[in-house]
Amino acid sequence: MSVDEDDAIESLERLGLTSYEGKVFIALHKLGTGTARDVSRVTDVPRSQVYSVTESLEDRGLVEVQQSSPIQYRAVSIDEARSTLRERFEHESERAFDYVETVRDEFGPDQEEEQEDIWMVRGQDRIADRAADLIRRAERSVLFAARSPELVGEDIDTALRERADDGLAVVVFSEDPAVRALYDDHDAIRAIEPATDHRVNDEHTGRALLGDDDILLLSVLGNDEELPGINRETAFWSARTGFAEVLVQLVETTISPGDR
Amino acid sequence: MSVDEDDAIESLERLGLTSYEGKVFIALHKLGTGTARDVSRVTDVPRSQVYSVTESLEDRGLVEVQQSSPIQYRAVSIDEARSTLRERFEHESERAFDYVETVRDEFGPDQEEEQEDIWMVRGQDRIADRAADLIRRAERSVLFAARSPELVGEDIDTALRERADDGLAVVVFSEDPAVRALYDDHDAIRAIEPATDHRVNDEHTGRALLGDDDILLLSVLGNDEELPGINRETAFWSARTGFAEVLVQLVETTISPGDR
DNA sequence: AGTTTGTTAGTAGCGTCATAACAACACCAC
DNA sequence: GTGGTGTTGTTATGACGCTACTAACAAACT
Repeated sequence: MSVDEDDAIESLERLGLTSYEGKVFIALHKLGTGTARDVSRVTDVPRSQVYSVTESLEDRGLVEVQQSSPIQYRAVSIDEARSTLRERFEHESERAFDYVETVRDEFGPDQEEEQEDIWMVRGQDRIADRAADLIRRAERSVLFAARSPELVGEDIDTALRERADDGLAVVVFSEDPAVRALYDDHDAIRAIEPATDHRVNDEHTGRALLGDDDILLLSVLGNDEELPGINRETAFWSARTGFAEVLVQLVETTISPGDR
Repeated sequence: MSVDEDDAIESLERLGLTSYEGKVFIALHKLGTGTARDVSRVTDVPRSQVYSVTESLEDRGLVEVQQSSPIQYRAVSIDEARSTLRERFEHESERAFDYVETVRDEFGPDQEEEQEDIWMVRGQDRIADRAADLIRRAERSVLFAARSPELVGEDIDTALRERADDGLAVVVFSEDPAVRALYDDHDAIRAIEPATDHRVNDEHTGRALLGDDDILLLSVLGNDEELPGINRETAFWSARTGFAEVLVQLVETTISPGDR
């Protein structure tokens, strides 16, 4: 069994199947149709277990059965399987989150109520999501700094362009000409190189976001040497708080966006 | 804990969370932000377990942490949570099904190769999906019979209309005027009432589908009396096989679509 | 007669649930 | 500043349920 097959089985497990169910499903796609014995021959699933495993897959609409002697099984098409699992996923999502919305509305604090808090976020994708969200919440101005184009990403890029189109003052700040070049085509986004005497000599700095005068996110990159190729990024953020106001002022004096 | 909350927790479990994780996630939406103690007070999750449970939720991007004393937690927004879980779902789907496509192409039988087989399908939705798929595979004619509008459904309805628009001969056959009325607005779909002497006096008959002269699906409804309100439907189908040819001829002589 | 099929039973291992213990810390009254 | 009390965060442990895996066997098939 190849590494790819192990990965596929692991993914099917995360989609709600057991290991045996995943193996049987894949085997039936290899076979087209097959008996329990056929399936156990191309997997390490014991023949005696194939019967109940395929019944379970049939219950979930992933396998069809021919009551012949011996019983023949076939997996539904890949598109049908994707669709079936997606429908189940959407159904469970709706059931769960509709309820969560209900309790949030009933018990949760007011939407406008923002606490004097600083929050941690970990992981590059989540930080990008949070940054894009904060960019969208800004009302007057956005300043975004990143040390490389990878740290801009599509979500942030889209959010910056939308806010610029909405009339906000948007500035992108980077030492890297490739980052600045991303915005050559956009009249309303200023892409600025920091003055040399204002650079923070810290290779772990990731991204910085300032919105209005009281929205802020700052991230740092993990130590690449511990896990080469894995740059665990951690950020903190705060919005509409006294902390954010103070920190925005502090950061602004440090990175000083191109007033020269 | 209400039945709704139990359902929501069960759904979150099906989305990959443990029971404790679901309870904590919901609790944090009730609270807005909270400590381990706050969470254990509004759930039955023991306080000592909240720390590792929230760490696990944070790893999955569903909770954010404020390293204060005591530690404060907040759940990400409902939209973020939906999105995060959906992205994970799509990622796992892609990883699994890309591999399945690979092995199907490499090992699976030729697409054109159809075996002399009859297959079982259970459940109303799956039968509807299969019927719609078979309708789409027909090339010259489609005949569809159902005893009530509920047994037509949106997927089948759409498929019938598309095939009629594609130029196939499409006939809908039903004793129920409400079913026939569905197609009053469509010039190319003939909706016909069976002759009285040709009716099958069988209250368990569900749906019948004939495509060309070698595609067939027949379903029966379960016994409503055993589980009131639950009409477990079972169908068999066959396509491009000798079985299908024979069965199509047999059914056609039985239901005889209005040649008189 | 030998092999295969389908069903059932049983055990081991693992992950989750739930309880318990405890050192360290925070808070408060004096 | 100190002592008492409560809280916090961590760690350990056992019970339980589910899945993986093996084994046995009657019936059916070849």
